[in-house]
Amino acid sequence: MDVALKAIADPRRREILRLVWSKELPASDIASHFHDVTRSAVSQHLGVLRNANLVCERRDANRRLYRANVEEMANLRTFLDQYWSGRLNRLKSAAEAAQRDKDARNG
Amino acid sequence: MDVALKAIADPRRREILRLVWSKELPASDIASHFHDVTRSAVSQHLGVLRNANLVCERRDANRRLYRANVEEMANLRTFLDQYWSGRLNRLKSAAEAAQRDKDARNG
DNA sequence: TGCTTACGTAAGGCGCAACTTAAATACGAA
DNA sequence: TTCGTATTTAAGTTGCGCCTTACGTAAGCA
Repeated sequence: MDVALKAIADPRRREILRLVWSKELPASDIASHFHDVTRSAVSQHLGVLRNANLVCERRDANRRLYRANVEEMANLRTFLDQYWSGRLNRLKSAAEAAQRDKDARNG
Repeated sequence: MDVALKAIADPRRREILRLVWSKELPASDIASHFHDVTRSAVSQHLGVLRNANLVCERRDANRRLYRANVEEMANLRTFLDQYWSGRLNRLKSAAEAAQRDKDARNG
């Protein structure tokens, strides 16, 4: 999950995700959308997104077609929703507060 | 918004946010929660979070009390929800597709 | 005034992440 | 096979982020 968060922390990668959100695109089309960076750089960004499971890759002859993995994006959203304010978090906070109190008494 | 995303991309800062989510804490308490890093490092993380408007700071004599800015966190969540699948995005995508088609015809 | 506590800030080290160019790989076509 | 296209991968540079140590600042107290 950390990998996914670091992936979307980069504006270039967010733009790529937006490009392939609703339609499949070959790497060349994605790359040609950025005029200030080489194809190689875009390819490496795609590698990061692929590694974070945020995009799917499909081969078509010469080309590689990319598409956003909407399901994984949804997982990321629910994680963000629940990390801070979910039930698990409240339990964990209480446990850690107790641990800190204990440490403070014994330290 | 980019600042906020980069801020929560770091696991240490996410942990800090979780610590001050439901209760106000002085910087020293936050720092003492991390045993593998100095107070200075934690202070710098707090600076990043403050700069991203993800935490509020309140002074009490000697100390500085921190608390998560839940409202800004909610803004971040809605941004994440709408960035990829919102109406603005659909319009922007259509415009860019048209531009690419135009470029393809003229190039 | 001095001392202590609780912080932030400055300066520098170090690793990683993003980029470039150049080379390698994969595929289709001649 | 040879060539051209599409793309990744390798190698190297550079800048930025996280860290530490050292110093500065603000507040309370003797």
